[in-house]
Amino acid sequence: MTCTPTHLASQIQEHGFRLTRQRLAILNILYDSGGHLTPTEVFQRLHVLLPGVTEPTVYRNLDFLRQHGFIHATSTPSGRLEYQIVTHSHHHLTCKICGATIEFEDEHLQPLFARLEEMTGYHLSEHHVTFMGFCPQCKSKGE
Amino acid sequence: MTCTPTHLASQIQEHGFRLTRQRLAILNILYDSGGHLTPTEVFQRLHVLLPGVTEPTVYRNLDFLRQHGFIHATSTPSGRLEYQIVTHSHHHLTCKICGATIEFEDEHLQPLFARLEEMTGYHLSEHHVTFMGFCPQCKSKGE
DNA sequence: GTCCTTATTGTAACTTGTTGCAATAAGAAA
DNA sequence: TTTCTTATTGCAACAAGTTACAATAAGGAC
Repeated sequence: MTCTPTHLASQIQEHGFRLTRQRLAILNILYDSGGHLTPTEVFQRLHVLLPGVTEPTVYRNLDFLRQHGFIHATSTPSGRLEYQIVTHSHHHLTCKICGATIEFEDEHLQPLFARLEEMTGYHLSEHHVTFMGFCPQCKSKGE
Repeated sequence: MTCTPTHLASQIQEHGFRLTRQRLAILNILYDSGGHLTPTEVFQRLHVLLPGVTEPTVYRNLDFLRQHGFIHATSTPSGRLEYQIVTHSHHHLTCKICGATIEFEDEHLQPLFARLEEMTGYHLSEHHVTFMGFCPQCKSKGE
């Protein structure tokens, strides 16, 4: 999957969607951040670039970009969504006691995907995955 | 994991937490529904049983019960959370075109859990998993 | 039963996210 | 370029979810 805003912009147009200033700015913001952003964070940065832009536009575009696979959404432990440019995807595992979070690559889920596709006949295109537990340090203390 | 409201109520007290009317009513509502409920749905039903109850109490209790493992939360494709009594857990795989949803048992994720625990040293206690893709019928049509 | 501690609740104000609809502007066609 | 179509936007009102803090009530001690 390609990941520069320019390339994504071309793809959006090739798919017959319109490339608006708002949409392009959101792609640039996500790309420049280099990580996860909440809709509110995107809105705050977008508001600097394009002062007239409103929240619904941010939410609608994030959802649009996600639905069509141009960006990824990951769900936080509290159930909120964070968005990022699709580069190489990763997931989080958070300690419920000390909050220590480690990341693991998407590719570790590949065997699971293959198995699910085989079982169900579906072709998988999106997934939201969050894990929580106890890190080695806190594990001994129990809950 | 046990799953009747009465048993869960005992567990809550054994852990040193207080068993309030609100908390017990929420457990009963989730149990009676037999499936997933959104916080709003819980609130609407709770409002009938205990007219004075407010939204923050619902959200706080659902989060409390989830954090301590008395109930499960599953994240919907749109990023919202739905709650259910812990019986045997399952997950969803939804077609992005026709919306057809199939369920698969939690146990299919067990090999993944084992692997993650081995890799990371963490003990896993919670996970939120949602998959989307294209069902066999829609798959041929492409996206 | 009464008293005490404090976890839990309700209230009010707030933030975040959504929806309907008219106005706008992107992209195609002439 | 100008015109046309309609996807996308901004606006306004609303729905969902959160937070701070004082009031309440659960559960233990007596």
